[in-house]
Amino acid sequence: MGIKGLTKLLAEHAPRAAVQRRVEDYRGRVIAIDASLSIYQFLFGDAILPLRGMVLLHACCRWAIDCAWAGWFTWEHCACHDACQKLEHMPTQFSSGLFCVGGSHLQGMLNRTVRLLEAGIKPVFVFDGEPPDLKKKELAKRSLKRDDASKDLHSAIEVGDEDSVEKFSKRTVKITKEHNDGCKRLLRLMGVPIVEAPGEAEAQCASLCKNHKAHAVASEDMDTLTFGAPRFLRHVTDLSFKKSPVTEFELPKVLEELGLTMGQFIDLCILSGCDYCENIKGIGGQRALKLIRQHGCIEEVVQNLHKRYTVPEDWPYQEVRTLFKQPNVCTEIPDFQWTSADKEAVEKIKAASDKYSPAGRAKLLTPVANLSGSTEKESKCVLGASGQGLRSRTAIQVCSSSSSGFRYGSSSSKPLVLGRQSGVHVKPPTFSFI
DNA sequence: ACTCTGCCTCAAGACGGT
DNA sequence: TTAATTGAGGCAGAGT
DNA sequence: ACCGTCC
Repeated sequence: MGIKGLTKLLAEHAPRAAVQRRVEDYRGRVIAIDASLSIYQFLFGDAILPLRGMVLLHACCRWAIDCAWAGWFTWEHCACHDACQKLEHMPTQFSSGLFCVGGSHLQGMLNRTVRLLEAGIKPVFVFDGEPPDLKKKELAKRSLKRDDASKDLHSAIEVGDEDSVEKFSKRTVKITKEHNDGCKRLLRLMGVPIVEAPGEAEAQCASLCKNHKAHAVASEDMDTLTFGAPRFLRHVTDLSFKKSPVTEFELPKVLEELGLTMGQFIDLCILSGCDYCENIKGIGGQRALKLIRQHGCIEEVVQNLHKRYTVPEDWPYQEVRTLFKQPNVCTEIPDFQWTSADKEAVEKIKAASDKYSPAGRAKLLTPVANLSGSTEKESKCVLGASGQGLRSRTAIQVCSSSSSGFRYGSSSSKPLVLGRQSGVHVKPPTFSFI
């Protein structure tokens, strides 16, 4: 849940800390992105849907076939696989008039990454490691909630209530190892560096930014700031012109406007309510800010707390504080490299697409490397064999590191600079349905 | 009256048409 | 040894 | 701004 109500609190009490910017302002910048969060977002495209005409059914099948063909996806990896098993005719059409859609995490990741690269941004995707113990309690609770939704889903399927099926199936979505591995493989093929965080991806992103490995962190999750990311971007995903521009938060400005030190800001976040521990009933963002401003730290706040409020028993706020101040992150990060997309993979994808759409796909996955500031480098992408994802849970692994797999040689294609060059508007290529 | 918290529900892509 | 979201907006009800 | 399609 990030930090409860922090968006609102900042909007009210630190309005000048947020600046609206255009996407072009980040041309050539390294931006760290929480991959798990992105995948989650995309996965909501996976669902069990009422059959609404053969066209859509066709499209979904084709997408899945393409992915399967590239070795990235099987029906077992569909987000709603559990529910699908209750239905008879996997994978396409079901007797009840429902069908299952899968693979949107790959579609989404490809699409978004390409658009980031087109905008001249150098993305680094950061994957979650093991969550801290303090968070596990909270996660268990959420798991229960999802079980409830799962029950509702099954009963909706039996009854045949199609609208409910669609609704509930979206609520039972969860990320699996296969989703993560598929995305990692895709990113490697695209020549985009990835980082496996030892702990929370948000914390690792913040660390990259602090250590000048990244210019900013792009996320929707406000606790990126609590982890100390100096520069934090929201709405980076909405790259189209019409939608809301990028909102940039600078941590020093936030602190200045709130009139707090970083330590006090962390205490404010803990009091407001975070993922790692309970908060004091009756205290939300507004009161928390007043109290911290008045007393300076949680210890003093608790000392002078009105009788009406009760502090939770065994309240581990000090541990949480440490978690935010010294999170489990890796600081030994090699320099990132953005390389050309894997030539052979691009050919495969093209070929798969051409089967269905001979024209108009030629530009697909134009080599994406060599944005400003980076020199031409050999492609070191590794296409791992199925099931041979990154092993280590604690070590950071970046881009070219890998276990065994098919290693492709250097890409001979000249890297292209993408995006609008010299003011000429280039129509972006079509990337949907690879 | 006004403010604030707490609990609920929902939606979550992208693009091109009107 | 497997999975682990989130924020926003509406509304009720308690507190000031 | 909403709605339908993923050609």
